[in-house]
Amino acid sequence: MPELPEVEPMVRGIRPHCEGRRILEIEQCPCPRKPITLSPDFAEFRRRIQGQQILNVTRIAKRIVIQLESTDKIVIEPRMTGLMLVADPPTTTHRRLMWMLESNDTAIDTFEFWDRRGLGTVRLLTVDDFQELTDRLGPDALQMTTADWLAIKRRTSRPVKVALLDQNLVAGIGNLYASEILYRAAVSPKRACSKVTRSQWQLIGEQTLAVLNQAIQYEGSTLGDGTYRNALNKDGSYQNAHQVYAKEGEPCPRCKNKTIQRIVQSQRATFYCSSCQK
DNA sequence: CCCCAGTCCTGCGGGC
DNA sequence: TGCCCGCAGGACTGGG
Repeated sequence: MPELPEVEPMVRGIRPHCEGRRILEIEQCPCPRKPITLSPDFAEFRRRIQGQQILNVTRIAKRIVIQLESTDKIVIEPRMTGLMLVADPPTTTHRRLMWMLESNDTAIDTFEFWDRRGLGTVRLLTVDDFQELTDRLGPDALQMTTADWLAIKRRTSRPVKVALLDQNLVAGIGNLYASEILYRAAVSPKRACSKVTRSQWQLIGEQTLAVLNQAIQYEGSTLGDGTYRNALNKDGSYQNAHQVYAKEGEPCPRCKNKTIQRIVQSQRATFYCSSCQK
């Protein structure tokens, strides 16, 4: 489930093979059923990227951004099961798009977008389209200031866990890391944002940085289903550091008073300790 | 404006 | 052993 800590290693993994190089060709791979969302359509997409030099590869929230010299940007959203790979994919049947680059002695000549479930999207955005996207997103989770967190407190009274998933408020956190961050900040996921105290927001801010940065260092979380892998098709290892996610029934590692509970908020699973998260 | 339920999609695992 | 169904959660949409 690529969230910010999974997308960042994807970016770092393909970057050295892409930056400064020219796109020779792109191929749409035959898909199991429905192709992924691609816009504009393949013919125009191909026409507008072919021959373009890649200036840089960056991340915005949970998306990969490939900057072309034309000023267009390829924006890739892996969503649930999408991967950016420079190595052989887990299966060839779920290949979606392959880019061919001009040859170079030190780097790999192709990279691909692989997506088992096909919920991912690949879009070519103009400067204006991209601006529209950034306007819609809240500040990046790694760039949040105290003022940004307190703005959430003022803006909504939804449960804090639900708010952490709202990309308009803070961009990059998904379901897994929301539970982990609130556990480490010792804040109840059910607490209304308006009732989260200033010092609790401070802790949420600190733990957001701590959890996401450490998860990036560990190259993200690969769960039992093996969904996420880095650009070399290797598992991440932050799952070994999870405190609560998918640990229902296990004793709380901090207070040991209660076991980790699983509840559903806004149709998403939340894991927490009802004893030490206030 | 704010918020929630429903939607897309595939592979896996539990229950029978 | 095989089948069915529910579940996993990214982001968006429609409607209350």
